[in-house]
Amino acid sequence: MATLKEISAELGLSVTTVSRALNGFPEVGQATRERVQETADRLGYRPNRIAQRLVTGRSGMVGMIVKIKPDMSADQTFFEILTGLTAALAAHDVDLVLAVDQGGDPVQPYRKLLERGILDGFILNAPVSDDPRVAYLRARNIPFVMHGQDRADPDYPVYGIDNHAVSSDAVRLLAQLGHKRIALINGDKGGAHAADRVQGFIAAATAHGLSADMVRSGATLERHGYTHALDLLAGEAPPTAFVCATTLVAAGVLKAAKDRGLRVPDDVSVVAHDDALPLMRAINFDPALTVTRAPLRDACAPLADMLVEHLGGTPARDLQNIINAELIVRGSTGPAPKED
Amino acid sequence: MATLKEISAELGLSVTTVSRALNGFPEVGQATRERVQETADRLGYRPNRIAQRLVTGRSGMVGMIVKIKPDMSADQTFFEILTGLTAALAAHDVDLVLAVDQGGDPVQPYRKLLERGILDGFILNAPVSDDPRVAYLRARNIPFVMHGQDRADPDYPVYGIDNHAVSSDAVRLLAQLGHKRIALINGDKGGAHAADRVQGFIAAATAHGLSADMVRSGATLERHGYTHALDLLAGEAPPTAFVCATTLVAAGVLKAAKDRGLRVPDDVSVVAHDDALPLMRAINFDPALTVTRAPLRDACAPLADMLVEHLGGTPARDLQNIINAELIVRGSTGPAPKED
DNA sequence: ACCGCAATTCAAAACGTTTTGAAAAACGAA
DNA sequence: TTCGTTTTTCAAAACGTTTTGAATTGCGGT
Repeated sequence: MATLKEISAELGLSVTTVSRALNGFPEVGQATRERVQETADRLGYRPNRIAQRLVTGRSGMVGMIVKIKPDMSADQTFFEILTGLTAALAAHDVDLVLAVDQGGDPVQPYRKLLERGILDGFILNAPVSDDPRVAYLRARNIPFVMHGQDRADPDYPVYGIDNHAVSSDAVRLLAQLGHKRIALINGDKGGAHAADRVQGFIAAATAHGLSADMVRSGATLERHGYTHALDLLAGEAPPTAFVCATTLVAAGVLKAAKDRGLRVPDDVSVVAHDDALPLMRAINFDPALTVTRAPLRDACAPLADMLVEHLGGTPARDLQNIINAELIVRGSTGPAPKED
Repeated sequence: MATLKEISAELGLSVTTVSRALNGFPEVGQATRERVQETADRLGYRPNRIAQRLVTGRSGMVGMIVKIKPDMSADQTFFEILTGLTAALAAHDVDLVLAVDQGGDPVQPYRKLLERGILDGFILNAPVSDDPRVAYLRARNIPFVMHGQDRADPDYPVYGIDNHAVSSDAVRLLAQLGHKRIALINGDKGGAHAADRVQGFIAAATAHGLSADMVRSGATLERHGYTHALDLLAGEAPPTAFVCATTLVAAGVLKAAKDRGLRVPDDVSVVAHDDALPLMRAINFDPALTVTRAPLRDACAPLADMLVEHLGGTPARDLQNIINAELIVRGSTGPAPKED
C-alpha cells in the first residue's frame, strides 16, 4: 500500500513529478523516470483508485443490475454472460459492481448506484420497448452499453442479434420444406427482442403467403411450451411446424407432440432459437434440434470492449453490433406431412 | 449528485455541521438537524462513497470472487447465493464487487481487488482444506466471512452446514432400514465439505458396524453419479444403498439403477444432499428423493448480516453458524432387500 | 557574464468527506 | 452584569491522487 508520497519522500522528489513519471508524461527526465519506476516497483506501488476517482471523476468501475424474481432467482441467461463479462472487463482493468433489481421501479437500482458517485458506466441487458433505464441514463449522459437489441437503429452502443432475422430465417426454412401452418411460441411480450421476433415471423410468413395467426407469448419455460403446443395441436387446423423462443420451450413442444402421438420431424417440425446455454443443449435433444444459434457468451468480449471504447469517448454510432444467428439444420425439421 | 458543500451553502451552515447532522452526532441542535435533513432529502443527497472511503478507510463495498472454468462457466451453486447475497447486502447499504478467478493462483484475484484500495472485506465460498485465500486474508487482517464449513472450529466468521452430520444422518437412516452395504458418491475431493462428508460417512458406518469402503469422489455431475453407480452395482458385493453428494448425482444413480433393472426403493435406496437448487428439485424425482436438505439460499441473509457485523468489529468467534441439514424421508429409501 | 529558451521540477489547489481542536453562542447562577 | 458551563457551530487538516501555474535548472548563443 505504498503511496506517491512515500515514493517521493524516498527519492527526494515532489509528488507531482512521481505522479507524472509513472503516468508517462513527456516532461519528466529519462533518468528520473527510471529511478521512480524502479522504486515504485520495489515498493509495490499501485495507484489508489479511490483517490484517483475523486480527482479525475473516473473510477474504472462499472455497474450491472440483475433483475430478480420475488423468490430471489434470476434468469439463467444473465449469469451466462455475467462471468464472461467480468473476465473480459478485468482484462481492461475495469471492475464490476453488481446490484439487484427487486422489481418495482426499474430505474431505481441504477439511480442508487449512481448516487454513490462510484461508477463510470453500466452494462444493460434485456431491453424492453422504450426502456425507461435507457431514457434515464441518456438524460444524465451516463455511458452504457446494451446487450440485446431494442429497436432497429438505437442511438446507444449495442451488441445483440437480429431477432427479426431469427424468426424470418426459421420461417423461410419451414416454408421451403412445404409447411403451411406454422406456429410461433415466443418469449415474454415485454421484451423488445420478443416484439422483433413476432415482426420477423409475420413478415416472413406474409412473404411466403402464409397466415401468421398462431402466435403465443409467455415466459420461456418448458411448461409454457408444453401447454401452448398442446393447445395449438388440439385446434381444428393444427400447425405442422413450431418456431420456439428457446430450446427450453422446444423441450416442452417436443413433449407435447410426443404425448399426442405425433412424430418429430415426420408429423411436426420444430425450430428453436439457441442461446447455447450449457444446460439445454440443442444437440442432445431427441431428435437433435434445428436451431438459429447465437451463443450468449459470444457477447461478453465485444460488450466489454465497446464499453471501454465508449468510456474513452468513442461515439455510440460507431459501437453498434447487430449480428446474425446461424441457422443450423438438424433432425427436428423435415418436409411438411402430406395433407390427408 | 448533491454534495455537502451545496447543502451547507444553501443553509448558510458549515460543511462540518451538515456532515454531523446527517450522521446523527449528538452535538448538533435539533432544529438545525431537521433543516439539514430536509434539504438533504430535497436535494437527493447521498454521501460520496469514494470520498468517504478516502478519509475513513471504509467504502461500504465488499468483494466476491467467482471461480470459473476455462470455458468461463461457473458452478451453479455460486449464482444461487449471489443474487440473494447482493440483495441482502443492499439492505445494509453495502455494494458488491464481483471478480473472477480464472484458475491459477487462487489468491491473485483477491490481491488484485485489494490493491485497488477499494474494498472493506470479502465473502468467500467453497473453502478447500487449508485454504490459501484464508491464509492470505488473515495475514493482512482483511475482514471476510466464509460460506461453507472448513474445519470443525475455524477462527473466522463462517456460515455453513454440518457436513459431517449430513453423511452420518444419511447413513444412520439407511442402517436403521437394515442396509449393510452403503456407497458414498461424493463431491470433488478438493473441497473441505467433501472431506467432512467422507469422515461423517466413515464415522457413522463404523458406529453401525458397517464397512465404508465404497467411497467415490468426483465432480457433482449426473454422468459422474451414473458411471460410479453402474460400476459399483457391477461389483461382487453391490451396494443396496447410495448416499449422493447432490440431487444431480442422485439423478445419475437412479438412471444407473434403472438401466440395470433395479427398482428404487425396493432393490436400491438412494439418499442425496439437497441444496434446494431450483432446477433439480428432489420432490420431482421418481420416486421423490429422500434428502438431507439445506437450501443454499438460506445462507444469504445470515452471511450479509455477519459480514456487516464483522466489519463493525464483532470478533470472529461470535460469528460462527454451523447449521444442521434437515433429513427429509421420501420415496427413494426403503428397507434393505432380503438377502438371497 | 548575461540573456533567452527549453527542459525539468515543484508547491498548491482540487475532488467530497470525516475529524480535530477551537471558537462562538446560549444559558443559568452568582 | 459577569462568570462558568454547556450547547452548538465552525475553520482547517487529512485521506491519495491529478492538474494548474509558477519556479527552477541547464545550456547554447551572445
